[in-house]
Amino acid sequence: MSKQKRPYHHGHLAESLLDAVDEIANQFGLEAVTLRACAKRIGVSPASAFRHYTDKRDLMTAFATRAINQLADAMEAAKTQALANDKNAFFEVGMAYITFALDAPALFRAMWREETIYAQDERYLAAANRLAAYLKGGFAKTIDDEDPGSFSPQELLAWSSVHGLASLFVDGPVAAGQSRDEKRRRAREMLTALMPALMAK
Amino acid sequence: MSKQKRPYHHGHLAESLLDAVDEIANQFGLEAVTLRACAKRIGVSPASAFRHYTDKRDLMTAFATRAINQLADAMEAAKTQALANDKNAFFEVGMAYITFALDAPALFRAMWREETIYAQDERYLAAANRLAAYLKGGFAKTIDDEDPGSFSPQELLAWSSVHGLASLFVDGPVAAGQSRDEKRRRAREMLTALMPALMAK
DNA sequence: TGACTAATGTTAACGATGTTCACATATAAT
DNA sequence: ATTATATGTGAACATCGTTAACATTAGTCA
Repeated sequence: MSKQKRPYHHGHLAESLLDAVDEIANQFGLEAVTLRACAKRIGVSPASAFRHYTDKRDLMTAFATRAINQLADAMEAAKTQALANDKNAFFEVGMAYITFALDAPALFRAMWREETIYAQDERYLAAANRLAAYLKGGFAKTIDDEDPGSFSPQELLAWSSVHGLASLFVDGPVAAGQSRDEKRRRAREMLTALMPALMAK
Repeated sequence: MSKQKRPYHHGHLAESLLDAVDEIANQFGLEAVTLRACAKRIGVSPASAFRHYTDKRDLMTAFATRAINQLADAMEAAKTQALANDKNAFFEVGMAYITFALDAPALFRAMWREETIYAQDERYLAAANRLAAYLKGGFAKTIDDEDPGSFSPQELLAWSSVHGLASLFVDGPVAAGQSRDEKRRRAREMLTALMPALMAK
């Protein structure tokens, strides 16, 4: 029988806590994420979290950072595949963004909860910048980018529409009762409608 | 001196609680909104809220509903004024949307927090529909709307970009350090960049 | 190896929060 | 006037984030 006596020290608590946040958020929603629930899931005492994170907010910041990097990974993969298959890179990157939000709404919410994270955290900002870079890189072939440091109006438009639709799907009343595929279809339509604005001189 | 003995019954508790949420959210952020803090501000016991709202979530739903209606009012005013001055109605309605988010970020957040409100509430949905209608009405002169019941790809694009930029301003890393006027300038630029997509057949 | 130090985890407690229940008081209806 | 209903109160509960004192292990260096 499993007499499995756990060692006093967990070993990877910091990362395991992030996994616990991920699982609880995905299963029961962001509001259900509680330090005590995370600790219990790992089989560790509630107070142990404070050896690795100063705050719950600090933990949520690390979680948001990880989520943004996961989204950025998905976008990077979409871009690579699009370029390999000679498809519109921005289109595919945008779809990856929206699809991520549809498949992991709690993670998507956690990324942008300014009041519950330390939004000026270095690693968080770095992740956000990386995401922004992929977004811009996604349509580097579609619109000409003469200002790589900041966002042109067209780039801001591109990010805003993609982010806005994802937000409206996740937290808004848009396409509320409809299936994932139906929502993705609407997203493709919206992106198609956006193209003329990105092509314009 | 003010011996002001308060009557046992408050009289307008339900609405006063909404005002308290508004004030606390505006001053200290959405996360600071607490039933006890609201009750204290009104000078009433914490338990009294439950005579008017079944839940904190129910209160926040009513608050979100009121906030959406306030935003819709601002949009309606913008549209009316735009039509009177022969300006682009959609442009002005979109700016009203974004400006509202900039001036009352906590209210804007409260509107779209699906996990902390009852998003299927009748009055909430009615307010959201009203807002959507003004958004569509805003550019009724810009794009031709052959399907008034649901959103066309262009209408969805319009809402998404406006909502997305507002969200990125409020909860995202976009234009973080910049002034309100600067942000509104960027918003105007983005809306201008969007126009070709709305004009397209 | 063995002893000291730092890192990591635990237990027990604290104040604050949402919520409930029995009770108090005012308003409305008969 | 009496009664029923609506509205507000006070005390309590479980749960939450957080802290402080203590326990256990890992790392460092004689």
